[in-house]
Amino acid sequence: MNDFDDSDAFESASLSSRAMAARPAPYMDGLNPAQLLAVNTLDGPVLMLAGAGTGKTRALTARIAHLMASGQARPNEILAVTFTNKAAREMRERVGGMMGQVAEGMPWLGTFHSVCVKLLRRHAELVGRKIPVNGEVRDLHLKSNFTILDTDDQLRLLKQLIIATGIDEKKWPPRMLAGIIDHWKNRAWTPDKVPAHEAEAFNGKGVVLYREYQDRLLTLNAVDFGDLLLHVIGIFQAHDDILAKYRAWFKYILVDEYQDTNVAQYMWLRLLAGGHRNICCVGDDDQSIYGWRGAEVGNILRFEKDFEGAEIIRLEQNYRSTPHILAAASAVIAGNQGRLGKTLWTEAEEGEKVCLIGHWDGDEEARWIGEDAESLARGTRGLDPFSLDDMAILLRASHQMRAFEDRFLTIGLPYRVIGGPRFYERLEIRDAMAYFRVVVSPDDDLAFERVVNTPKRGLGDKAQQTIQVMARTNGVSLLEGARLCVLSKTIGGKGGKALDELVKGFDRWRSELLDGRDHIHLAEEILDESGYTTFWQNEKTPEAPGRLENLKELVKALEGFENLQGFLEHVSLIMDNEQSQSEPMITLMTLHGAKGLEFPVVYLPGWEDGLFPSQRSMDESGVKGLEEERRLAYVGITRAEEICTISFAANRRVYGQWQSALPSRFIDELPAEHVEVLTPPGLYGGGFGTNTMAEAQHDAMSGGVESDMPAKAAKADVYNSPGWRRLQSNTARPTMQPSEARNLTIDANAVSAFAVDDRVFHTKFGYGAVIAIEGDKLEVTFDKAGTKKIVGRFLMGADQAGDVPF
DNA sequence: CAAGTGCGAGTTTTT
DNA sequence: CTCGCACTTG
Repeated sequence: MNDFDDSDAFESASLSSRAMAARPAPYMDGLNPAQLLAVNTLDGPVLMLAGAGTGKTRALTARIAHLMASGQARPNEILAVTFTNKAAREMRERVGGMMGQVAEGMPWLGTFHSVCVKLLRRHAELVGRKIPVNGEVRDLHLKSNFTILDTDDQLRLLKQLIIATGIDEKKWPPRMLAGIIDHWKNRAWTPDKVPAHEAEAFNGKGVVLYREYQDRLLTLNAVDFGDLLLHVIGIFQAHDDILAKYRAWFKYILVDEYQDTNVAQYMWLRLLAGGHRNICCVGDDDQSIYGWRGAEVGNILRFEKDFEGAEIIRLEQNYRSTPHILAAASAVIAGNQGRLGKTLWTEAEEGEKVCLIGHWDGDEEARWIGEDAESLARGTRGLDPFSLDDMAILLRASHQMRAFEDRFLTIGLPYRVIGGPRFYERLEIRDAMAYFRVVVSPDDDLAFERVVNTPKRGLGDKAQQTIQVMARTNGVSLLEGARLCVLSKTIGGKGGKALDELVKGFDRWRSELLDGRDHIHLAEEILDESGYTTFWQNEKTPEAPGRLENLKELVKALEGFENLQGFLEHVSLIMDNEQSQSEPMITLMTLHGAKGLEFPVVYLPGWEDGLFPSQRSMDESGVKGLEEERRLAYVGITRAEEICTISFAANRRVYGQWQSALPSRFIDELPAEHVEVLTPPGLYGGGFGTNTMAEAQHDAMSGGVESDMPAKAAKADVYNSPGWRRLQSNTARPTMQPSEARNLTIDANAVSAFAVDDRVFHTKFGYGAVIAIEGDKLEVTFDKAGTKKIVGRFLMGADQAGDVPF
């Protein structure tokens, strides 16, 4: 290790910091007392408990500014880690805004992973193992130009290993193994540290495969995401001198979203902060929603014990939401045990209460939200118009998006989906990148494997196996193996010719790369000459044009980089891309994706037990799972600045089957005085008969409808809960616009309204005619679905149904 | 080797 | 229902 990032700006930085220190610091302007304390408490461990919307980024950036301006640390002596690139970018920008160019040199501000890559590139040689290869034992080490595998490569690699082990890969899919290994790496367990009771995972072969996988990565000079942390921790633990140097170098450590750290990240931080203990962690235990990914809420709950004498600073003044919204969020999160506890307050004006509305089914819910958003955009309800950009629909699961997309497409409401398949994860992008990878690193077997027969070159399994064998017996890369196959005519005919051309192509591109040819033209050349562009041009599927577009964008993205290597490095770490926006659009995304964002108008649909809270979370993690779901609810509500609308549907199509559901238990936890109930009487029973909505639903929805929902116990729970009773007695207010009311599905009085021969409509069975009435049940002959017995409440008049523009 | 059929599974997601 | 995968057939 020679130098750390040298800071050319050091002299001027120190001068200007002295100049700044003399003046009242502008970055302190407008900070509240708690924030000021967080900014001024520079030394020793600090835990900043920052509730949602309490200006934590502001405090964090001011703290960085202060560290530099007061001369406590140079920009390159501050280690600041975040979880996402977006957060890192934002912090960098904001510090820059406060400090001017002085902040430029903050080389150690980044995600855990990007910081680790930097460290690992410096010390890669220290990662090594003696591995038996072809009978001889080789002492292999990671080289500093290692590649970072993406999930795809990882899975293909694991699959090969699983098959080689002779395990049935159907029963034991690579995905599962990847999950297990990931889980272990999250806990900083190397193969020898996996505890015995877990080692037997994956059909007893878990650890064995883990070790093989690690060895294979080493021979490929590659690492996966988990390794970035794992290897750095290993280096720190094995080399006191190196650790000591970094401890001395990073004078101050800042960590954002501390509640999301996993064990490995936690260990990493403890190692680095172990000397001076100048560590400031910012987080909110109530917003810990990544437990399923290895995050340990325990890290934040334990902070005081881990760092004795830690100063705990609570940021509780909320600058984002109205009191009603805040109260609703606080009431919900209060249901969780073992919180560190915070009391959010605000000076904001009261504003609108949180809206709560129930719907007949998911389509109806989407319809209502679409119309409500449109009316808010027009400026009805006596409010100023909101831009669609200011509105978001936050969902528990991405499959919920479909209903909204369908609906918005029909009514022409512009929307944007955040968090779908990302640009760099798309098939065509990965293929193109694989070509680049082979050109940059001819040893990248995984990349070669990916493109050898893409586009189709007549090189199927058999040919590829031949190449594999050739490569292995000669101890060379696949590319070289392929060359040997061509030269020795082991692969002949059409395939051989194609392979010959491919190998020659790679040679040509590589020599151009080494000649320093302009990388943008080189990239275009690679895509054209390899036939990849032509392949998509000839493809007649509807998505082909879009894929070509994406390839063009990929080439365009290269402009921002010096060379292909730099680009590949960037992409392996930064998988996001910001799409430029044109017209105002409403945003659709998952609750997870919404963390850290805020919107004036927020819709929270799908609050049904089983969906949210998710049944699976509760089944798999019990109370812990439920609490994490509750935090998700908290995150959702606190995204809203002015208007927050929660909704649920009585029926939803799940895997093509209709299922009924109960309102989410979280709805019962909402405080009545801060909630406006828009649900019309009738949707959920007009009172407490023995025949609850859910039961009736089961009767009505005949035809093998199975419910996922918790059975009787949960049902009784909900219906006896105070919250539920309150909702029932709280009659709908008549403030709804006629246009909104029209969309409220069923009419409470519908039951008595029908007579024999009436035309009726049912969401599942369609139109039909009433042929008999027995008590509350009607016999209906449907035009398409035959004769069924249906509880009258679940039918609407055919004329009424036709009234709905659909 | 490529196109077609059948089967099973199906949260949340960043790096 | 709908997608992706694996296996079968030309």
